[in-house]
Amino acid sequence: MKEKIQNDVSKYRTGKGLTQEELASEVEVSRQTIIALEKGNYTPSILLALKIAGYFKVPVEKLFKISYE
Amino acid sequence: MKEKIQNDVSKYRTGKGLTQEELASEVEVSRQTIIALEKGNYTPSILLALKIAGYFKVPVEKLFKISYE
DNA sequence: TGACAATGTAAAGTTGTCTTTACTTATGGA
DNA sequence: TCCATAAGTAAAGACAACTTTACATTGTCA
Repeated sequence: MKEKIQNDVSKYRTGKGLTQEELASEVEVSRQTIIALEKGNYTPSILLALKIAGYFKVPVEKLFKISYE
Repeated sequence: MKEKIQNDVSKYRTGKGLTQEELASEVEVSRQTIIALEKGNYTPSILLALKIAGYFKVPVEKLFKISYE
């Protein structure tokens, strides 16, 4: 019953042919943040989530999901 | 060009006739978190945003918006 | 082979999310 | 008037988001 956030950022990023560094600079965070994010190592802020979803033009809910494990 | 998060949680909460405490317990955070959130004092995590949006059955984008100021 | 681009790992530091506790204030009903 | 409920303020602390720097790994191409 511990919730975590699962995301498909990596899928959308590679689908657009972007590097992690390019995406990082597009949404104004460090490359480390993108790496850790794609690895599912942490729960981003809604600000970052909205920026990334906005960049890929998909609803936040499509990129980020609550996973119960 | 500094981004902040603006939200309509208070509007949706009162629209449903809920108290801050009830909403807090629904989404499993403290009452303080709801108070601070409604006052726009901070940027919540995507986990909390998804929980609140899910509870009100609205898209995250409708509840939380990036505001430039 | 050597160099470069992309990704990953590690670690330490800063900031800020969220908690807990406790006190204050306003409103309304018995 | 008194009590209960709802909302607000304050402050200290835990821990997690995000930064910066630096080095390692892999694949590709001249």
